[in-house]
Amino acid sequence: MDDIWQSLGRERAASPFASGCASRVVLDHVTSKWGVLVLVALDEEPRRWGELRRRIEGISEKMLAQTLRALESDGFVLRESHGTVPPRVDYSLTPLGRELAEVLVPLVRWVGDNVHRTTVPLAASA
Amino acid sequence: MDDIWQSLGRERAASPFASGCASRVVLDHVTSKWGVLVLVALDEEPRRWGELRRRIEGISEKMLAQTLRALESDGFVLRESHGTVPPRVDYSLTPLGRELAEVLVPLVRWVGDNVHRTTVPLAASA
DNA sequence: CAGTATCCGCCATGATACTG
DNA sequence: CAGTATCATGGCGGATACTG
Repeated sequence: MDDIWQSLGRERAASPFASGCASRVVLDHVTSKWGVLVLVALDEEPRRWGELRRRIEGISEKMLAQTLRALESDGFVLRESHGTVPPRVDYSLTPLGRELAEVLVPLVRWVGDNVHRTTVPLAASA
Repeated sequence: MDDIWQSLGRERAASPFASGCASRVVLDHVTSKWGVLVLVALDEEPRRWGELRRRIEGISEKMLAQTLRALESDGFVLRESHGTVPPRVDYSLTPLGRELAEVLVPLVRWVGDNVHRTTVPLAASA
């Protein structure tokens, strides 16, 4: 086998190429349409629900809630609800989430910096 | 505004937080369920159609074709068809694709290495 | 303010069959 | 071998209304 995910003494590493692997689930959450943006937005700074909604243009309430719950369940996002009225809820990255952001942000940044070099039709309009 | 994608002299950078931005399109291709795996598989080494299909467990022919066409159209993947019979087609990363892989592979690798630290139910079975 | 509940369309995805 | 064509489905995702 030539699976670099198994070789080189990385026995603990899970291979996303295997169909049943849990890393695919996490990868799907992390790289989901909105997951990426939520993680990056929270890496910029902790934010409240409404702030997130405004920061991430076009996200619906449903998808924001759904994405936040998935990322919280994975252990990447921390949800802090102050029991006040009116309600106030703060979202931030956990230490694990911050580690993830260290490798995710460079990707998002690279794409942002290099769209104009791709041959996506829309990219020309930059 | 506190948009790090606009500040710090990065005027050419596109912000994926803006709903109409082309970087979202590219980001969606790159972070799509199968897009990630295809790019990483091709970063390991150039591969033929059938090799890709076998490397990426669970991908259907339709999705492989569709994903490859999207990534080729973006300029990340090079398709080389030798006009032989039976047909032989090689896929590889373009220079741009290789640059992308430099930031994408660390992400995939991190997830693979750290699934066991997440709280995904399935992850415990590792 | 910070969500949940509900309805619904549509398209992404997958299975199958077929072809040069 | 390397695809394309076709069809069926389910769930992703959006819009709207409602609540503590």
